Amino acid sequence: MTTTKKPKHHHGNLREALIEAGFALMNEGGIDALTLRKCAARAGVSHAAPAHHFNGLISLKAAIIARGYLLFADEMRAAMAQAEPDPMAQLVAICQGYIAFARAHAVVFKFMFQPHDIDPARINKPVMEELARTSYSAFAILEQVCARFEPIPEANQGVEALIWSMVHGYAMLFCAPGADVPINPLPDFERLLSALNLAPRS
Amino acid sequence: MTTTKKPKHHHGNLREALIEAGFALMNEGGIDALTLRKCAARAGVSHAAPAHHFNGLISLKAAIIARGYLLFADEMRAAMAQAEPDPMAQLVAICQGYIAFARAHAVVFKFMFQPHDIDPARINKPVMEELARTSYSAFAILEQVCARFEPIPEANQGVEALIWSMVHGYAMLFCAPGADVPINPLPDFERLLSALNLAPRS
DNA sequence: GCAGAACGCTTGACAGTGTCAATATCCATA
DNA sequence: TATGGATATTGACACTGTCAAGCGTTCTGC
Repeated sequence: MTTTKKPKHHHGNLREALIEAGFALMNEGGIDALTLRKCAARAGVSHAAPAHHFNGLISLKAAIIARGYLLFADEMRAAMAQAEPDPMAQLVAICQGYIAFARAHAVVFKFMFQPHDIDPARINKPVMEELARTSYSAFAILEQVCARFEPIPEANQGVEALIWSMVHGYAMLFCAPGADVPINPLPDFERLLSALNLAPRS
Repeated sequence: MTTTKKPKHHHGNLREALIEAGFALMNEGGIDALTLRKCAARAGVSHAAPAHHFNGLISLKAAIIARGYLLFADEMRAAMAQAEPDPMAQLVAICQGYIAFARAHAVVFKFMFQPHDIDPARINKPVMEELARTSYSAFAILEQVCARFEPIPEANQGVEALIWSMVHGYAMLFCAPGADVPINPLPDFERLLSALNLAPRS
């Protein structure tokens, strides 16, 4: 925070501060804890200040989701960088990154895949574009690794859909804190993956 | 509605009417459209009436989720009843039921698997019990069918986790209206299932 | 038949929410 | 230095969940 000099007008980087505050609020207190007024208070501005950066709460939510996709992609890339370069190791790595993100930011993670009443027409264009860009960027990581495997014969080039469904379902169902999973013991995701008999492309 | 005789006090079945109203409101206008006051209005009672049936909004939400699990199980059972009795056909059937429910009640479906700040201590005990009962009942259907397959060698008895992850992820990612899926064409779930090479138990 | 308790619902109030309009302040540029 | 645009504040409004108090209905025991 650079509010050392002037404690009055002009926060300096309010937009960023609001996203960060909203992200934190959500992960701390659940979805309903995200409030424009609380974000504003946490950033040290008045309750109506956010309106100059996001046209409505829904717009701030969209920006938070975009931020989520950014961290999401980071997590997957970081896991890839530490893994062996062969296709299977890379695939396992991004799935572990996927799951790690779900565990670390469970509330935001689930919120990202909610049916938000996000009407593109009612949201700041920059926010909407950032959302489209970051979400696709995250998906592209998955897509890239899946392309290194032979397509599934029965469903041509269905590897992405298969892997994505599996890892997403696993993360959603079993990696949210407080989810009392009725399956015990829960197998590691890597073991489930091995049931697929995926073949690296020649 | 049985309000033909007495248009005044005593709704008769307000609890049920509130759940139904909430369910409808949610599916029509998204999650934020669910409001205690709107539910009350739709049921034709005053704004504070719901408090006598649910101790707080969160309790009504829990009841709606429980109702969701009920319909969810119904959908799966209905699909099973129409399918051949062999394990694979039954498995395909429940997955189709799973996906059909997700399509029909997308908002409620996703809400069911959200991290709700449902503190069991703050919710009516009957509601909490109904929630536990209905959710397990839905899972049991899946469990039963999965038990008819040979366990996955690498992850002992991981069939449930595998199937559940896959179908849940598929439903979440690809079956919500308005989800612009980056995978095109999207393979049928049945085809993805065939990539698993599951073996019916001998 | 009929008091009185138990239940179901209403009314009224309160703090908290998102959003808008009007105003004040800062900053850059001319 | 003056002008204007971006940024933030104040105040107001309707709407929300929740609570307390009270009223109307229905049921129970006698």
